[in-house]
Amino acid sequence: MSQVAYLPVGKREQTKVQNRQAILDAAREVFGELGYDASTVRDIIRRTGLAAGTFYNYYRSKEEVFAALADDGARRFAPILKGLRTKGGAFEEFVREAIVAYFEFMADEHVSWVARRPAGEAHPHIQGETPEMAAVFAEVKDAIEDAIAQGKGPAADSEYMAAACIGIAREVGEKMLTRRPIDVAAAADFAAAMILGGVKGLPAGGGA
Amino acid sequence: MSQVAYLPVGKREQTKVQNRQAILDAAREVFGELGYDASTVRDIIRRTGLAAGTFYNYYRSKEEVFAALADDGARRFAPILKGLRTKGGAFEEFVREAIVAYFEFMADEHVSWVARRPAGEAHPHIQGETPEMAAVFAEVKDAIEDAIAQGKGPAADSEYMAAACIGIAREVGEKMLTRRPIDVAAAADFAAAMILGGVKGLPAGGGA
Amino acid sequence: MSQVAYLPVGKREQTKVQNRQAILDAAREVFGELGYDASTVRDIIRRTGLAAGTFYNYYRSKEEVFAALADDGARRFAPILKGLRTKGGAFEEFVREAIVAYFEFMADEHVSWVARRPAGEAHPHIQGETPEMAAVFAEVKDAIEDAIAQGKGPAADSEYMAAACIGIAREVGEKMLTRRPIDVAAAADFAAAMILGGVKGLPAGGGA
Amino acid sequence: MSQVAYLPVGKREQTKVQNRQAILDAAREVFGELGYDASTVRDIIRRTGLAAGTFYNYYRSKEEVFAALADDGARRFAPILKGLRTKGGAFEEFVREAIVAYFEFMADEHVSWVARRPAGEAHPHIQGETPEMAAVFAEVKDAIEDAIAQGKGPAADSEYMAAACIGIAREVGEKMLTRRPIDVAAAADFAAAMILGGVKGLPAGGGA
DNA sequence: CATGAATGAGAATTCATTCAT
DNA sequence: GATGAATGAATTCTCATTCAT
Repeated sequence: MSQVAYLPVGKREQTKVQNRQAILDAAREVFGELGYDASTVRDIIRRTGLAAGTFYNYYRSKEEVFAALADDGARRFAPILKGLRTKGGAFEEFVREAIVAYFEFMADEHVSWVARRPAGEAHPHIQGETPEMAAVFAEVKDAIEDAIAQGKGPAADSEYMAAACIGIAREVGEKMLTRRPIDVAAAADFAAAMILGGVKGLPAGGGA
Repeated sequence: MSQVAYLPVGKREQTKVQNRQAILDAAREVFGELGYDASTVRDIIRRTGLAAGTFYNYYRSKEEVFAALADDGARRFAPILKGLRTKGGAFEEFVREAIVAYFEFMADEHVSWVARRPAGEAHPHIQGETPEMAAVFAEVKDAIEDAIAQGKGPAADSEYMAAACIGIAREVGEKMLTRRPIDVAAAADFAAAMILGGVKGLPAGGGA
Repeated sequence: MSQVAYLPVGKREQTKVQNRQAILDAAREVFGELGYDASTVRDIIRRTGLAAGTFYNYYRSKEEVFAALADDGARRFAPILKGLRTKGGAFEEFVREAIVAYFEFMADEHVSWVARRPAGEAHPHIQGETPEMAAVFAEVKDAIEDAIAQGKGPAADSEYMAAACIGIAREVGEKMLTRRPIDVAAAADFAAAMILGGVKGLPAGGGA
Repeated sequence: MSQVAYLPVGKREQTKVQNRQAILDAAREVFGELGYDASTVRDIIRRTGLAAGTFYNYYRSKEEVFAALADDGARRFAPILKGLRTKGGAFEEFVREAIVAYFEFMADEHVSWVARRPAGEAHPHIQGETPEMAAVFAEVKDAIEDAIAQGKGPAADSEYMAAACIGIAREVGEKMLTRRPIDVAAAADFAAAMILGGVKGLPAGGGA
């Protein structure tokens, strides 16, 4: 009741932050196990230990939680990518580093996500993509499309080029996560080589 | 009473075939608009105009309808791909033709699927992939993985290679469908060039 | 088409009789396995091999089939009991013979009913009482009540006496069926002794 | 705010208890009128006036409600019977008192059950046995079987003897309930006399 | 009459969301 | 702001029954 008003860090605010975080954590787990569509708000709440109604003090729906999770990923990833964008190097470099950044993020996410799960869970049918990954993916996609559109890359159908890069990154990245140990460098090398080789092999001209 | 016995063509059989088809069509639409997960059996039934129970005279679940749809795609596509596999040409040729076949199938499917939809529908959040495409995609994936594993392709990490090919085909294919007119040849040219160039740029050795 | 009109024994009529019987047989089995309440018309039809609609050409409902089955039992049993009733012997004799008759009927029914079932059935949770038994039971009940009411038995509360006899017959009969070999004579001896002893022990007078 | 902590008596707890009871009451009625098998969860809910989903906050199924009802009966009856069992008197006494206890319970149950029902109901096809009675019946059955098996009763086929006692108790008990006024003592006298007389009349020896 | 697909009422159950406490 | 029971619409699925063939 008596509290300096610098920052809201009273017990109330602490619990608020904790609850918000608890919901996010639970949602991440549930989405990971059941997939977004099959997950229900109840699933998330249940794992939280909170009361059903409390959920709605923080988020209005499953969608909103998803967005928050995605935001979180994007927020963490954005600076990294921004550095890359502004560095203004050659296309080769940019692609390689963007992919490394993306793969590293995937690996981190994946590891922490797998690690966080409780041991003796029933049927944790781990699903592929987290909201965070999806968001980061979108960022990378934008970056590549930008780069190509700005002519940093070769003159070909830039939309298709971006699509191809995206496709390679997505599929190789997913495959990478299935291997033990997860070798980000090797996967990134592969993906970058594939992209750069592929781009070189394109006929000049064209473009959307 | 006098009737050639080619096929059962009584009125009963006719409506049966029609109903089965109506369900498949409705399902295709609903899956397309809502996505598989969000679709319900009710949605499908509603669109057919049939009674609720009738659905279950034909399919036991949403899953079964999906499978039927996918089967349909696979059945139509399989012979094409088989021809390619048995022709035994060079890797370049195989890749290009497989992609052409896949893109052509996508275009066909997509056109008929978009065309069939009624004009003034509410909320047609058209989703990307149809069950048919998914099935065909799986076929192509197998084919490419086979080809690479059999050494028809260059000696690199064949799993990653397949993943990369798949990624390119998927993303470029999707992009292709968004353009008017849909230009299969151009998209296939692009994807094939990208793949073949990319493969050439790979460091020899490696492999899963 | 050309047929002497003596008795309807054309093919049509034969099938009619056969179908009717098939339905009864199927119903007996289904009631036996699932119990009357849990049984559905569909279950009966399915076992019959007939078409769904055909059922309704013979019976209007599950209830009606049950009644038919019960009728069947009663019809077979009635003459036996009638003989007993008209023989006009002492109460002791009547009780004993009625019980023997009832137990024999139970044993017969039970045996044929158990025997008729196909070998490798899934989950045949055989239930206790068949419609036939129920009907026969009702007959015996009437007979005993009659006998007591007519003063053939001792002067006590005849309703309670009948109830007690019925109770003994029912429970001991059921128990009898669970033993191997089924020993009708022993069970009937027991039940009769119990009833007659019990009746003798009753205070005279009373009566509903 | 100032409140003794005996029991949770907030308004929430109160309605919870009320609802739980309302469901049990409704179920008792419905089971009574329709019989257990024919009763549906919907029937029960409808009669409570609660929302459909609310039922599932309390019980997971019709079976669970039945069990709760039966438990209730057994819980109330168990101490009575226990006293009898441990008293260790003669067989005669035991039988008589067990039957009295059982009949009293039946009468109580029946009265309260009939009394509770609203006046102008549609189709109240009152069925015979309540879950409570069924449970109590099972208890008595165990007790009698025990007593006989322990040789407290005469040396005859104890299984058949138990069966016969059970039969008498069940049928006479049911009959008792149909009379006005319900005369427990008379019915119990009758049943006990019948049993004890019957037992005396049995040939010694035998036994399952 | 036999057939068997169509019908649609109704049963069980789940779930997002509200709201009194 | 937390709680958690109540709500009732929505979903899946079954079944008795009808009726065109």
